Amino acid sequence: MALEPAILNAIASPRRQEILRLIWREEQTAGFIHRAMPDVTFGAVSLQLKGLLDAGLVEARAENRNRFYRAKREALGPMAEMLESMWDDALWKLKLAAELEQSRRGPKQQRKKKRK
Amino acid sequence: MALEPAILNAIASPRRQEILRLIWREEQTAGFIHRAMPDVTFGAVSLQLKGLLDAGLVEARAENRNRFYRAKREALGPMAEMLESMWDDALWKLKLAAELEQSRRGPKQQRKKKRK
DNA sequence: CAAATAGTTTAGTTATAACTAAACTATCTT
DNA sequence: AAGATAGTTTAGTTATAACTAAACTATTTG
Repeated sequence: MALEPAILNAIASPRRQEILRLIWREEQTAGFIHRAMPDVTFGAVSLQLKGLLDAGLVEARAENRNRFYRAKREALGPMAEMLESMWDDALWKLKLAAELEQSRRGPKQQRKKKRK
Repeated sequence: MALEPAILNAIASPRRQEILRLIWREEQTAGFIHRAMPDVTFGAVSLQLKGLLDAGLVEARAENRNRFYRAKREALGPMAEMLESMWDDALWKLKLAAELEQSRRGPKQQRKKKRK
């Protein structure tokens, strides 16, 4: 189980990271994944999914017209933990940013009045 | 110690991986690194070193006209082990290839005589 | 079976990363 | 100080990755 360079490359892309995050703990359809990233076309998402599939990082299952994808966490070895910690950290950053935003509005520290 | 996405990106590049490998356990000069990759210019190497430096993955030290670089293994967290295992695996592959090559020449297993 | 839905694939475009050539900085040698 | 050595930086080029638009496959629904 050799941890190919291809894997590193595959998870270095923010787009593919986002996809992996979406299908990390539960399978999702290609359409769901696409709707979660409205800034790109369905085709673009499909191509990235194919990339992840080729790298062996996701599994696909067809059901009716849908294709369900899910992350193969076990294939990522130590990378799995790393990605999770990255996502956790992103959350933390977001929260921090929100708090900063809050304190900017609220009266926590009086701002010097603008003098004309 | 947040394991930024930038780190992933930095070590996904084969060129930068090769550089890290060269300065993994001992510092080396920029020139040494360049001579080890004769297919690119010194400038290209210097730019990659700068990239690694900006990502915080290497340290630099100036001495006279030389600049010594070394990998900051501790900054890579779990990635460090991963890279090492990748390199080990590459070695293993190389050795295997060499053995195969050897057995193709040597008399390990008698080849059927070519009949004219 | 025609139209709709879900997705993939292809061919061409655009954005990004890597690289080159050459100018540049700094240190050392003569 | 002139030349050589070690390296960096800049501006422009080239290679690669990501994306789009549109054609395509397959399944479902009326």
